[in-house]
Amino acid sequence: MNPTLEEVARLAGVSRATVSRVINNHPNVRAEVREKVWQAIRECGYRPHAIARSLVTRQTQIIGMVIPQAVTTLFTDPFFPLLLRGATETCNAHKYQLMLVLFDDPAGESEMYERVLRNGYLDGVVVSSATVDDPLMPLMLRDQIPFVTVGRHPDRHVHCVDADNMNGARIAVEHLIRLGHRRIATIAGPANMIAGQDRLMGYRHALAAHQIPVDERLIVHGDFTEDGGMIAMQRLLPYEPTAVFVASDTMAVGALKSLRQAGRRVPDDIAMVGFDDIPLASAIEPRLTTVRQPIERLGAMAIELLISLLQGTRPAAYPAHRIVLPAELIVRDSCGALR
Amino acid sequence: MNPTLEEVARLAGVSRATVSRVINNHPNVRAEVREKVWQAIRECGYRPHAIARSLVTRQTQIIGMVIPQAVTTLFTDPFFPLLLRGATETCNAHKYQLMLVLFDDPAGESEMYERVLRNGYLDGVVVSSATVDDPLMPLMLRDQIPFVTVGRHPDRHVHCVDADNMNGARIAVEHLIRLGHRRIATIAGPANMIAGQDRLMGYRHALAAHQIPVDERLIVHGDFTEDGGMIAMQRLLPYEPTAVFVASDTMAVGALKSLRQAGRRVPDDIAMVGFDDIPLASAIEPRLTTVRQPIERLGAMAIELLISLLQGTRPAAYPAHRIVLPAELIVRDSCGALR
DNA sequence: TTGTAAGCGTTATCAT
DNA sequence: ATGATAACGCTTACAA
Repeated sequence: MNPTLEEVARLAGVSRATVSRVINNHPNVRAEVREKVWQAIRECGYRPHAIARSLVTRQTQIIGMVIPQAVTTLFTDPFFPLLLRGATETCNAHKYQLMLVLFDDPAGESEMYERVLRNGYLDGVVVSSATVDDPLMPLMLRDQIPFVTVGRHPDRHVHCVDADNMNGARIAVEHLIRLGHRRIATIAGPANMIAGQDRLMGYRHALAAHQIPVDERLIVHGDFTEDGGMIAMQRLLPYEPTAVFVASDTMAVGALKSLRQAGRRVPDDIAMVGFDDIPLASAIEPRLTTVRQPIERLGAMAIELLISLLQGTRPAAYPAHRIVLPAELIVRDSCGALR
Repeated sequence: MNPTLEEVARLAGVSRATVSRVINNHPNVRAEVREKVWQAIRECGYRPHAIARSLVTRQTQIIGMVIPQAVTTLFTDPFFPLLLRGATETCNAHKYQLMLVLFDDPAGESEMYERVLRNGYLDGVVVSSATVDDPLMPLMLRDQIPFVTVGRHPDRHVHCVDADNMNGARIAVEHLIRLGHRRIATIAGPANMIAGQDRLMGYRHALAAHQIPVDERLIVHGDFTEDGGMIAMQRLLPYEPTAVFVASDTMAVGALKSLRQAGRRVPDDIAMVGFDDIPLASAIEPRLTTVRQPIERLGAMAIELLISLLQGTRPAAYPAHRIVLPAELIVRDSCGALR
């Protein structure tokens, strides 16, 4: 059995309350007594019991990292690990802990919600990669669970941090325009994911800004997987684009395969720009020009925002806080700019 | 304020104890009363407060996933996310939660240990990718924190699950031998990582089994990074191996670059086999023959073992439990077998 | 089968 | 500045 406050108190010849004050750095303790107590603490190897403490303070210093669709795709690209790294580093800095909440099974989501998110163990929650229609957000709003989403959310009550997907996409497409392309296709993301919508909007904005009419046949939706990219590219080929903006590198890899099968060379016959800058992007042939989002910083900012909300540092504003971090174009071989 | 047992009791017209019994499925409650209580629970939306419960049961249903050196390398290859997926899935199945404990800073390790691992929040711990000399293990043994390591550990008190690194490496090297190679070099892992040691041992065993004398100049240590692989390969080239077994795919990618610079073709001039089967392995040119370890199952098994230890399902054996999962050779282009 | 009451290890509100 | 003492919400003997 671990020693308790009571035992430290006995050892130091003071009351439990005094020991508690020493532990929590309350000012009203005589220096002499304080030292005596610390001595006793060291002597018996006392450690405060976080559970007992939490029961009375109603705080656990634990933040949940919720990832609703813990699907395969998430685990092959580096989004997830990088986000986690940014998040944990920030947690460490603030002496918070991170609890991982992955929903493998959408059916079990409500059970999980009740059991994990509403059980008092979490001070707050960061939700990542949720779809627009994810049922989690309304529930958390209803139950007043403090949370921040990674990836913006349409509900104006929802605090969020996000990469500037729209401008990232716009920059990518404008890069292609600047290289002389006019028939620019896009393989967009799923329509129910905001990131997909935003990148598509960036594509449209870029064309509009340069008075290039949008040919809807040049817009095909993929599902952010490699296979999805392959299929989408095949559907695009008949319309003979000279360039294509692919809304994720993983899909771009698939698209590249389709093009190779069709005997089209990249970037000579068709130029390509991806999105995400996964490690593969710089390893494949041709090296992929792409848009990099500051994933690690997104994780860090989400935690930072949540903690400031929890501690009341930041007012719980309405409309909610929305932090947008810039995305950056990484020029490599697939766009043809380096020739 | 969330409703408590007391309120449910009042609503149902029974005592707090009876409500508790209903919640915990104790048999000795009249069916009629049980129904009445459930009704009250639904009515007021009661949820048990996990913290309060933990304070008395001394169990939190939380498992810590500790990764001591959360270095960059860990976040680029898929080991970490796959391990996490296996672990969380198993946790979900057993209604446990996973808390992520990443040590970015080795100096803060002891503070972290005291604050996080010894504060009562964790029922047990899974430690992954620790080095042989990691100070964590002795501490946890001393404090009797139940734990399982991913990757075997020399201390016979330590429960662990591991891929069969030695046999995986042996199979890889024997594959090269079978293809006719005799001058087989190896780029080994760091000497303080057991996985590195084991893979090197597998290399030696394979040569020994085929009466091929070991040329120590053909053994070079890398640090599991791409740059490390590049440098190691450069040092190996003067000794003119006809094949090389690289103890990690990431290093293999680096080695491949060195070979390309030196004008050697793979597999024609020199055959190569890697280890890990990262996604890049099948995407680069030439596609890498490699050894795949069942990472996701390792994560799952670690949790499974830990939980069985926690629940006393499995006796806390001495020597400790050691689970070894087989590794598998994935034959692609870099070894030359498919020509 | 059900209720009463004593904790679990803290923090926090009072007195002193 | 320090010490009793009452919560916090739950489980669990022990009694009835």
